[in-house]
Formats: sequence, C-alpha cells, structure tokens
Amino acid sequence: MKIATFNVNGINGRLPRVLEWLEESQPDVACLQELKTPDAKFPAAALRDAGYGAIWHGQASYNGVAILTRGADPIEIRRGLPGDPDDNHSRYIEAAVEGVIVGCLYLPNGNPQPGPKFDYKLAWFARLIEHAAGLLASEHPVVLAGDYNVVPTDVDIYNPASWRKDALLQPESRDAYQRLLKQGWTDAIRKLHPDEAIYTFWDYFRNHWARNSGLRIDHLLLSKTLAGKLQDAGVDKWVRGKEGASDHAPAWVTLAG
DNA sequence: ATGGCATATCCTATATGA
Repeated sequence: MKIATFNVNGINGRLPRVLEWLEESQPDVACLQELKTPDAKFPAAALRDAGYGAIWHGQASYNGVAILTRGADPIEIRRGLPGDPDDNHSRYIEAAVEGVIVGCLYLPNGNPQPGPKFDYKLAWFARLIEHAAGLLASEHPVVLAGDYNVVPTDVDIYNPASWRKDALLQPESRDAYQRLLKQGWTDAIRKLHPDEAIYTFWDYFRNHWARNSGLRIDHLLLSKTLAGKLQDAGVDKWVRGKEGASDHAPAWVTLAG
C-alpha cells in the first residue's frame, strides 16, 4: 500500500497539477492539506472521475484537509482534534482504509514567534501528542501524515542560520516533534534515508527551488505495528518543478501487505 | 526589520503562508 501526503496550497487552483500527480504516482491513499476551500466547493466529482473517493474538512480561504482513497471511499473516524472546542481551524481528519488508520494533519505554522500564533502552534501540537498516544495505545496500525511545519534537525534544511528565528526551527517546535516520536512513532523518510538531505518544501522566493534551497516539513509517522512493514519512502520532487506548482512536493511511503 | 511570491476573498486591497 502506498500512502502519500501533499500540501496542495489551494485544491481548486491546483486541481490540474493534483490530478496529474495522482495519475503518475498512483497512491492508494493521499492526505491533502491547505485545501483553502469551503466544503461545498471541494472538487469531489473531478477526483472521483480520476478514481478516488474522498472525505474532506474544508474552510473558506485557509487550512482544510482531505483524505483520498483509490477505488474506494475512506471511512471517516473523526474530524478535528479533541481538546479544544473553541478551535475552529480545519486541520485534522482521520479515516480507516483497508485496516489502517490514517490521520491527515496540517499543523499550525506558528509565525511570527513569539506571539499568539506560536502559542497556538504549541497548544495544537500538545493536543496532537495526546491524541497520538491514544492511537498508539489502541495497537491499531496507524499512519500520521501531513504538514507538521517542523524542520526536525539542521540536516532537514539547506541553511539553518537563515531560518533560525522562524517558528519551524524553534527548540519548542523541535522538542514537541521529538516528544511525539518518542512515543514510538517512526519518521519513515528519515528511517530509510538516515543522512540524506531530503526536502519537501521550497518557498516561492529568491529562486529557492532552482537552487534546491528546501526544507523537510512534511512527514509520515508510522505506528510500531506498521514500522516493520515499511518498504520504501520518498518525495515526488518532480511535482515541485512543474509550472504552477504548490510550494510543497508530495512525500510517500510504501507498506507491505 | 523588510521583502521577495503565491493563494484566496468582502478583489485596484488585505490576510495568510513558511
């Protein structure tokens, strides 16, 4: 089974690029973030015509997450993280697909920091860690895939010095990511490529794509029960090089069985 | 400290992103 995560930065404007990627990469499951569309304008029909069933949690202008499954409809488990009834951002959706629980997440960016947006990021992260503990305790096979907005280590960015004040590199952000991993999750790309510089995001500024000045912020975390089935993991970097691309490229894993 | 670019919406202006 191939599971991918892709921050599309606007599903409607990006639809031709997304369909092109689905056709080429053929993921069985695709987690999408930053839909930037209300529920009513989600392009479900076009995706169904491409062979994918979908569930989505949209929001006008910002955020928004979806799970696509090839040749089937995802079975929704929940939308939104528990722990804060006042949080109205669409950043989490969870489904069951062929016996695997798939959590699709869009963690808050947190800039500028310090400030309320950074506080929200850390609070959301704490809620994710709490929810993830429950998922692990269930002993179900689980993948937590999405845009974590965290550069885990200095290997995961072309030049840490120029981003040292950014929310994505703060010690608090990195500590939260490590606390999550220490529950027993496996960062699939880093597990299979321990030393390689691998990026999933290149901003639109300063010719960063052409110079490969990227960041690794999109991650697929595997529960203990799935880590042993990890076969391959990578990034569809070619997607970022297309005309009209998102600033993120899709990341993916393949699992045995 | 700012801006560079891109997306979306209450669109010749503003908010957000990372």
